[in-house]
Amino acid sequence: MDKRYIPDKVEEKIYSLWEKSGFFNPDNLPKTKKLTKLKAKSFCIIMPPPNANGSLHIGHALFVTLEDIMIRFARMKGQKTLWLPGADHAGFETQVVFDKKLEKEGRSRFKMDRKKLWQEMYEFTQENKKTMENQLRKLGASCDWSREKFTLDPDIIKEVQHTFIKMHKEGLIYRGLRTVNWCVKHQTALSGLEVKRKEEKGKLYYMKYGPFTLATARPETKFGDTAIAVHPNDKRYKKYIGKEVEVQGLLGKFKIKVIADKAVDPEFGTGVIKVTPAHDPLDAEIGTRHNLEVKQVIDRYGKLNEHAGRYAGMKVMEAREKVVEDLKKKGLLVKVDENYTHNLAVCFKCERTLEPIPLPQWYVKTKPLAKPAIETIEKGKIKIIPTHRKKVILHWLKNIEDWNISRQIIWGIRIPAWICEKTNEAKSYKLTMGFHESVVPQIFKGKIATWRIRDHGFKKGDAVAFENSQEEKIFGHGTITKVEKLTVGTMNLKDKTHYATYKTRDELLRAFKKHNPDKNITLQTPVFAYHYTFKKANKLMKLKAISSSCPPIVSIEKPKQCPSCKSEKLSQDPDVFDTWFSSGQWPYLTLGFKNSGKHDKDFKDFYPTSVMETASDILFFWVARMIMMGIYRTKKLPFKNVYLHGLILDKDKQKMSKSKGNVINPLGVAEEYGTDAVRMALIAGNTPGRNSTISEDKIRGYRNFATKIWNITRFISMNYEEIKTKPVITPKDKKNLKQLEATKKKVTKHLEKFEFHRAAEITYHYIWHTFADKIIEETKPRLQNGDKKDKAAALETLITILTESIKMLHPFMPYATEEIFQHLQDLQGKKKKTLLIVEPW
RNA sequence: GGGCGUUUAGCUCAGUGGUAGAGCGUUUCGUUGACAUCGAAAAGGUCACAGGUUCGAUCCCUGUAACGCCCACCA
Repeated sequence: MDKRYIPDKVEEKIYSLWEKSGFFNPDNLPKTKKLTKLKAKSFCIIMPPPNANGSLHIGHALFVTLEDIMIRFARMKGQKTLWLPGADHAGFETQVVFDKKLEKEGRSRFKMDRKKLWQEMYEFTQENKKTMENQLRKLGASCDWSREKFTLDPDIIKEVQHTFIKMHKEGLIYRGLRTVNWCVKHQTALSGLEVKRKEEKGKLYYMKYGPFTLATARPETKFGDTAIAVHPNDKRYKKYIGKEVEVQGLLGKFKIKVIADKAVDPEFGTGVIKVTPAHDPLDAEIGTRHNLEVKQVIDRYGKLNEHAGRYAGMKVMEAREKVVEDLKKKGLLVKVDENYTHNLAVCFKCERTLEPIPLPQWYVKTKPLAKPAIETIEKGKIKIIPTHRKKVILHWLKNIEDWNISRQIIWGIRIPAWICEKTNEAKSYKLTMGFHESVVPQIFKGKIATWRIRDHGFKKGDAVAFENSQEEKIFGHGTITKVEKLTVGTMNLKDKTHYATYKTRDELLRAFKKHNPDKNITLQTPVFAYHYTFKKANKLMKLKAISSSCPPIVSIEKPKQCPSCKSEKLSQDPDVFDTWFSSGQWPYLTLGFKNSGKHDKDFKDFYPTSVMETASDILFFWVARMIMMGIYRTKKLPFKNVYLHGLILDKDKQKMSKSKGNVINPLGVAEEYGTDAVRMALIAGNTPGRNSTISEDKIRGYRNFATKIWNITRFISMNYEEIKTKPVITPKDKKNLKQLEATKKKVTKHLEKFEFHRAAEITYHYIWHTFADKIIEETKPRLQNGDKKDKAAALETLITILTESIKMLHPFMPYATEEIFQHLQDLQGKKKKTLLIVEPW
């Protein structure tokens, strides 16, 4: 034996020994008699799948260690034990990582072909996944690789989509046009959980607004105001409630309604707010309550649109400055509060200000899903460790809001919904051209141009909808092919495009006058001739109906036609699911739950799973959703226990981050000090759910411990000889063995109660300060001077204690203990086994 | 604005209704025939503060303070 324990020589060899044994796979585990006595016959942990967009960090090392301890403990006890590994495609997170990569290469996803981008990202994640798997192996993870899952495996995708369809059928999914949290950089909407708050010093502008003065932080959104709101009990403004007031704005005078809403705080500002339902979450709510018009003035690139008049095209901040400047010029700006701090909603990834804009998105109605989850947690059917988190999760569930699951990225599971293209066409007709009903038949007959006194602003190539002005129905659509500017006097009456209507110029003049009574029409009046192509609509549609569009069709397969308008032109919704919509279903999907009802055997054997061990910061993102969706789909809880671990901080209690340069790479330190040492350093002194610190000093300390048990073994080996005589066990031996039993009991108790730090510390302390420092020291004289029988007794006691000690320690320090166990078996000439399934425990 | 957590040795943190614990660090001594990545020992704490319950409180209760975290629509 070497003088020291050298992890490098051992780890790879041992891991492959375990893998070859096949015992990571529960199907290969021996059926023990003990099993029948156990309360729970099986034990299962679904690994929180690491994101396949990088390599493992110290947090991963912590969860691997915690879960591996539980798994090894259960397996040694004789339970049918499964630890199912996986990887997460991590939708938006990976998209952000990949966007950065593209940026470095001078590329952008917005200029790439969807399929090609997807393929590249797929390869990127597969590469990362491979690296991560090897890293998990290095950390000693005794998981069943044969059952490994990826969130983009075809069967997973299918089942995720089935869940969406089922929820849709049952009214739990709806498509809503709402003000969403939009990230201008990433060009996607985010859910409420992905919104970060950042305190910012801004300005609060007080401006004249009709008879009021009101305060706003966003004057540039004023073009989207569709009401003024005050508190219903505010005496100052009571007389205005329900009335329309005239306001002098930057783009002229306009009239606006005053409403009363309790959301308005009379104490803040002047107690009056302008309501911009399109661009503020609170205003959107008020808008819904009062059925206000939603007027979008900011587009998805963060620029003002045509509703902003001369400010159109400006970016938000630019427009704000300009608007304030103009308000000042017009004397509409009362004052500016420069010391105004507020919590700005920013993108949790890029920290840029989020732009609330109205967009149609898919939502999950969460209240009906949360209800049974709340009941279950309240009844204590799920044990949450640490317990105080129970309150936190309950509070969140009780105040849950509907969940936007649409993401405008390509990396993820495509939403199985189809959009009627005809709808799209109609929608893209921002332009409509009205025709008197008497003219409509001529168009059907082939009339290919129209004369207009008014400049409609159409340009060549514009798509237009053709509307019957009297019926207000769209009867067709087409494209502008030519625009001519003429005058009434220069119009060619013989032009066949117009022949059927007017025979003389007088008749023409009269007709123009009739249709435009307020205008003074002469022969010199300009006339616009719009030439177009025409296609008849399949069905007459109200313009309103068109703009509200055919409802999307929810289906995995592409439907033959749109059930609303029978159009066969359908395209798939380009959006993908929020990653958590799929990972929220992870426990039952990985175990082979099937929509068809023909679940895999694993589902019967291992669901509900035993423990969900994960980071406490994804309690809402993941744990709460797994509980809701698990109950919804399987009618059972996805797991019986939730164990939440905290963050790993550096020795100065700082969060580890690449920019601070204080990151401890778990694989790096494992390389240097051995995996076992890193594992112990992560576990000892780490109470459930609390942040803990790690330093190289600490790891070094446990490396020393590995050396210690190694040298205990070496000492015993050096003194070993085959025991031939019947040993005479002394009372001291008996006492020592009793103490060992007591220690084992304590350790077991702590492991069962998820108190891993206690179990680890007790084991550590027993081995070093009781076994090595006391028992071995006391035994030394007996080994050297004692008679044969006494020596045999001493030796046997030592071997027993060592064997039991390494069993106890195995879940924590699997490599060194296994290596020692193998060595001990060699020494005693025993048949080789592995500690993985050694009994009893 | 709500909620939660923490406060124990120089540092990092355990822990318990009955005289305070570990690791690291410090000091002294020992050991080179298991291990110097070692052993033996020592110093070091009004258990944040103020009340209360109790025979007894670091622990249970109430309040205060500091620090940290989470949630929340104050324009």
